[in-house]
Amino acid sequence: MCDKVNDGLKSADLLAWYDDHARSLPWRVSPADRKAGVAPDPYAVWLSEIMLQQTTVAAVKNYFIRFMTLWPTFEDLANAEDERVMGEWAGLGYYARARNLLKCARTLRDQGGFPKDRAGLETLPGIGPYTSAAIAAIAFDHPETVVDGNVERVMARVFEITAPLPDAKPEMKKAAASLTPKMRPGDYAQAVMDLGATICTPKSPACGICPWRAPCKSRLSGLAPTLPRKRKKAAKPVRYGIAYLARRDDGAWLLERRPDKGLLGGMLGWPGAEWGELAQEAPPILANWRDPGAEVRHTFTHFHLLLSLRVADVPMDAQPVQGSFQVLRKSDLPTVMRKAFDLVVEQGALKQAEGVPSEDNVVAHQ
DNA sequence: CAGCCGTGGCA
DNA sequence: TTGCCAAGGCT
Repeated sequence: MCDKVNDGLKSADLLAWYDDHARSLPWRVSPADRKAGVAPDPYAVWLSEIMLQQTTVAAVKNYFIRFMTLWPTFEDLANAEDERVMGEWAGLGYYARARNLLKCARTLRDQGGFPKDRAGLETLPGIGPYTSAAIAAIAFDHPETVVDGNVERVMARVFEITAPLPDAKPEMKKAAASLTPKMRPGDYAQAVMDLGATICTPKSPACGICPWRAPCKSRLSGLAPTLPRKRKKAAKPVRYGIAYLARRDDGAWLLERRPDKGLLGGMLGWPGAEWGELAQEAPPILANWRDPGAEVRHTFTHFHLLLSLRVADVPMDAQPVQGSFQVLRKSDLPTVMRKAFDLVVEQGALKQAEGVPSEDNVVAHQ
């Protein structure tokens, strides 16, 4: 048997479970198809893995399908315009991923395709230890050990690793490596993650139907739902800011392209001063600014934002100090900026004496 | 290397 | 309402 045995934990048991319970996902080759010789598309594997970084399957699905439709190959993506790709990524978050995605696609174009091993993959922008192992395993069926949040949780439980993260990372990685099989490593990598996502879930693990219930140490001890342990995170501070929404008489909006580095890097946004402990007035154009009253509440990774709004209708000859006028596609905006737009429309804070314009007049939907 | 970097769903 | 969490990487 090629199967590794480790305290009764057998990859074959997990693979057997995966054969019957694998989730059907747009980027996945089913275990049956894989056995029939169907090879995954490395481009689809790579794109999905980048999108799935710190992001749920539910959130990714439609973005993945949209990207594959617009840009079916990495060459197509490499030849796309930056603004177009950033706009399609809008709403998915962690925008550095989109910038690195483009950078990586253009490197692939210049190099003529994907490196065929993990080390080569990890040299590419946006591809780190997890993603390089995932692509090598899933796309090329290399016996690399994939370690993500799911795997850490499963390992912490089956081996009852009680040391807190991130201290326990090396131990969990070692545990994961001890289980990685030489047969079907691609299916195995996806099987552990499916187990973590559907059975060995963070809050109420369904231990009763787990293929590894018998050898799982923390199921016996009852500690499973409490693992893995994690160090406490710092409380999020509150930052304040003001967003300025100016609508020109021809329907164009005053927007700015944010710098590549930092928060919402490379994305479109409403002009204004940087957010901080105090909200700073910084009108981007001379106008009769009005306060619609409502505020945007939004939480980022490491702070809460309270965003006040200013709205103005401006004439065609107005000259902005910051940003430029352009036709707005709401779908190009990151979520916090969409919230500001939605509030302004809801408040009816714009001219149009007879009420709010219908969205179709101001927004070109995708 | 610890801080930075989005968003939505859920208890 | 609040905090936690999701197929992490970069600096």
